[in-house]
Amino acid sequence: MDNMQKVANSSCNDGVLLRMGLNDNKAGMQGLDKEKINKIIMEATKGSRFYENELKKDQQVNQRIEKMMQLKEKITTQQLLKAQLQVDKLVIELEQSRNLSSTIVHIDMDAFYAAVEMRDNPELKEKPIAVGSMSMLSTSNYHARRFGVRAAMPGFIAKRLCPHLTIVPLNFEKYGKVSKEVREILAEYDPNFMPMGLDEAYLNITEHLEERLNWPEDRRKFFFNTESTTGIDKNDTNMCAKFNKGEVSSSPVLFEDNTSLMDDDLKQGGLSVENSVVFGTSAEEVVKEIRFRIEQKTQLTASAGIAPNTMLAKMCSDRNKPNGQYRISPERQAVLDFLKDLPIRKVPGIGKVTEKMLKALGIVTCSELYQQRALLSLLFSEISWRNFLDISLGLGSTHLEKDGERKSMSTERTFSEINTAEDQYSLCRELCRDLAQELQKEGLKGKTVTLKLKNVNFEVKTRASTVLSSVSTEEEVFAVAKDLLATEIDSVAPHPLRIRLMGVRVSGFLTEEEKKYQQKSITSFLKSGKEISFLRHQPQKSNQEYFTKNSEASHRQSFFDQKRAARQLDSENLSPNETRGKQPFHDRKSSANFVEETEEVTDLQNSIVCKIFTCPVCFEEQSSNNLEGLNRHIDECLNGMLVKDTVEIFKNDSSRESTPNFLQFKNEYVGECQKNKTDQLAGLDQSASVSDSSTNNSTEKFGQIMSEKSSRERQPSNLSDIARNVCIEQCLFPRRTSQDNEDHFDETEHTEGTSSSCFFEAKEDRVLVCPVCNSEQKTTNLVSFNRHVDICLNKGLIQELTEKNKFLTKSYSTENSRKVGGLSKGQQCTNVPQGTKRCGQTASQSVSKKAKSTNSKHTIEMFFK
DNA sequence: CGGATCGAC
DNA sequence: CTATGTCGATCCG
Repeated sequence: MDNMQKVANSSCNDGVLLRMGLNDNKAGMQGLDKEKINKIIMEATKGSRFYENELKKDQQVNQRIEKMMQLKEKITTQQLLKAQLQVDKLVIELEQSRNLSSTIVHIDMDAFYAAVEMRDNPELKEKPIAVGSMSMLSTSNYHARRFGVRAAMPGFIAKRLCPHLTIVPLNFEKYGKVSKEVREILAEYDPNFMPMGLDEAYLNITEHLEERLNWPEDRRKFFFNTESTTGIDKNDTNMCAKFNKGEVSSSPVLFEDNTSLMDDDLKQGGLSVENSVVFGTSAEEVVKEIRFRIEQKTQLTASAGIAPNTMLAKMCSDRNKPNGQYRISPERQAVLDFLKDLPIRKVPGIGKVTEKMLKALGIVTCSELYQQRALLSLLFSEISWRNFLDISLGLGSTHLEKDGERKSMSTERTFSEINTAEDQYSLCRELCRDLAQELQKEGLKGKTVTLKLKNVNFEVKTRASTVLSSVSTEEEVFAVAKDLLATEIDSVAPHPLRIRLMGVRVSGFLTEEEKKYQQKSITSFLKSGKEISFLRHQPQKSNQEYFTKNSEASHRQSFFDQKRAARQLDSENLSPNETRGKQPFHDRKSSANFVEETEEVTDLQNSIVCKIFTCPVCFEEQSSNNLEGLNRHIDECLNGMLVKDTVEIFKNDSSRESTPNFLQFKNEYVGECQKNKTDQLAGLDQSASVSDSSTNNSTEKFGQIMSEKSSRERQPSNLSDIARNVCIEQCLFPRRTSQDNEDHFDETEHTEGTSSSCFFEAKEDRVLVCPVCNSEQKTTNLVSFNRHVDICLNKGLIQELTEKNKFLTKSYSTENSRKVGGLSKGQQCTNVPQGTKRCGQTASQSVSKKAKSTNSKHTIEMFFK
């Protein structure tokens, strides 16, 4: 809001409490002076758990400062000189890169929530009010501020400061509406303006200024809102003149000293003709115009800052609030003058703690920040001291980059003490439910779940867990969160966990980049697999029929669009590591367009009728003009040898990538089967697979896998599926090193797949061999077989899986890092496999946990591993 | 990566 | 009685 929370105790050395008071009391007639305010706050606070915790936090900051001071003592003049040289070298660079050509505006609505409430309820005008609740205030009007009532202050304390204070409950819907009205105006000056919350925004009006030069006057002319019921008297013929003198404001009386710039602004700027105002073409005039229009439209006032970059603009808007504006002219000296005596606390990004630390070094103003640049470079991290340097030079972003994708989503709740595990779990579930709902609204899935707890002593703890596949539903999130909660409950047992807040957060979403890849790969595999998936949805008809039907359907765009859309929804959980590793194979595939794909289908039909096929299992040519015959052969191949063989391969070749791939696939697959338990009974599975018999083309095969996977998402699965996938896995990942993965990206390597095709038919009863323990499992039921495999996996091979995972991920990381010049020795790659590096936990624990909770339908993603 | 902390609204 | 909720960034281990 408007810096109300910035109640720095700049004059106090150690005041935990004074921080909560204010230091700019204007000592109005009805107000309280600083001393009184602090005394009242102290009385209300002392001895509370909250206060004790504040003391503790303060101690911690003091310790940090002490540590820093010790570090400082050890610095030699030699080191300092060297640092000075280095930093100054950078200063020269920075100075050269200084860009004063942009005009950035920061708009800040004055006491926004309070102002809205006053506008809508005239009774509140003239009264001290605050918006919020007895436990927390969001903002207060300027009347209330004189009593020390501020944002981020609990209402009950505010009441003691100002017994007449009216506390209005929050009404975000209303604020949102008003905010939208304001934004409509702002968009006219910069369509790409950047809102920061409901009451603030940055604008880049550089372009607008240029265009505006050529604007005729009537385009810069605005009328007073004569319909306004408040503020402006529509019968006042002198209204315009008054406005220009700053005597009229349509906004409710917010402030006593509602003065300054608007007077001068409009006197000098707006040329009044009857009931209209004409604004000039300068930046200041533009901003006056914006503020005028905001006021006319919403009856609310705004403050504004104009400067060459966002940081300065923000500080400018603070300068003459409320209802004022300030501009730093685009000259280096003007910038430095502005900063000279500016307290660092006014700088966005410098908060309570940083202020205190810098103060310990004798730094209070920005110019002091500059003077101590060498010392700072030795005491703070590179990021920090460079930021300090930017600040002290008045450098900041000169353009408004729209904020990227969200990185996390969370929900938390404060309540009166809850100390029974039962209540805590149900609360946790409730939070997960709410969060899941929000996640699904935005179609997000994340891999990291964080539980936040605040105990009754206000101590905050967070516990996070990263799982291999993304989660988004209530059950998925809760599955992770409840374990975290259980650990915390156990950790204090036999005492109850006494908490006053619980929160759940999900993070680790796919990045924009990864999403794009994902989109492409999904689209591509859908294209390559669409025939098949179509077939699978009509299992009761003959294959020939399906082909015919399919080729017709190929031309019905909408059908596939629908399918594709549905599938993309189902497949949004591709994990980044996997996508990154395998994507390149897809890129090539995705280059095929729709028409080409359709032609392929036609070829396919022809070939089925009159060509000789090579069985993808035994690699022998099969002359059969009859699909069923071919399928029978292949099925026999699969059942006869392949299952067992591949099991052997996997078992003996456990150091290859194929092993974990397979294992992971198994895990996922088991979950899938369990999910589709009911569908299992369906019996026959009319599945199809296109196989390339002549080349070992990974791309083609990968596409096939994907289509298989895709199909499985909806269809009952059976042994053929497993066997086939085992087979294809083997083709996909044979003898492939990570080096290969990196180098297979170029387009030329790709050769189109042939049109061979084969169909598999499922059979019912059979003996299955567990690929893990290699023992025969007599079962007619795939689900129980899978359960066995799952248990085996969890028991025995977790470690192996983890190791392999590490290896694979590493190769992706190096692939990535190569583009940016590689990782330096100490640097950890950011793509460390999740679950392999848990604090205190063994890797096997975390993976096993994951494996067990894998009821996920995220089958696709496993193939990327 | 996981946890704590800072800072902003 | 009664001290928020949500998000991104950074630092440290």
